[in-house]
Amino acid sequence: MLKKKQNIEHTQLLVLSLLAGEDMYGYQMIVELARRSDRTFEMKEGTLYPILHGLEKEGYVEAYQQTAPTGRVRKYYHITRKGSGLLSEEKEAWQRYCGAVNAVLEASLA
Amino acid sequence: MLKKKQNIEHTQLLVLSLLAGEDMYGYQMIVELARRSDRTFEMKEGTLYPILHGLEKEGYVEAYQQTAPTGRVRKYYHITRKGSGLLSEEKEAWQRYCGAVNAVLEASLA
DNA sequence: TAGAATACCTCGCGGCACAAGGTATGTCAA
DNA sequence: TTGACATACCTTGTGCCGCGAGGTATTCTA
Repeated sequence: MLKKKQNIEHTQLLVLSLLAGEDMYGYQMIVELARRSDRTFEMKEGTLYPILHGLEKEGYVEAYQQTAPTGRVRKYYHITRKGSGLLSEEKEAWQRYCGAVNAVLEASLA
Repeated sequence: MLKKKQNIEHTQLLVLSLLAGEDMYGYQMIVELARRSDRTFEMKEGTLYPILHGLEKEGYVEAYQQTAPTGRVRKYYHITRKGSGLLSEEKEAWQRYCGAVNAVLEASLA
């Protein structure tokens, strides 16, 4: 009856989704995520950076240095083809998950 | 910039939502949850029972014994007024969360 | 010129979902 | 009638995720 694990790791989904739009550096991602989610997601640095390093290690993203007009060096991340594949999977998983929750919520109204 | 914690505890939401429809016992909730979610949620007993005990301890649900026609004794849970309040809050939180994820996903398409 | 903002990083903790195991009763087929 | 399976409840231990907290360094601004 009970078998599969189902982890909620929407953080990866969100990060990959951001990078699907354009290359970004860490700090920017935190700010953008907050903005696009209307302040719902205030991702912590202690959360984001380990995720980025993990994604890079697995080949889902690639990092490169770039100096900003301000003179500061930033570390940009670029999503790879492999990363896009993962994103697709996670999008689908999210939609399924989201739909399932809503189904349960609506069922209890009847 | 970064301040609030945001835990993903949709399990409570799902459990309370089930009980909002009718009183249920643990095993039944697992089966119902799987059915209503089209097998997406196969909640484990090691997850459910501690949650139920916690909800009961905090006064969100009340438990009572009832003997089934089969002769088996079952432990039914009933949602309290306080529990309904919590459910409302969590529903709202879920909608906000869900909307935020979708907003981020859609933003990356542009 | 001090503090805020920018920008990156890591270590350790707490809590959650689960695996795994235990107990017990009812049902049904061989 | 017995053994396997479904029903029904429970707890302990573990792994991992997200975060708190702290660290470093540079640039901007009042």
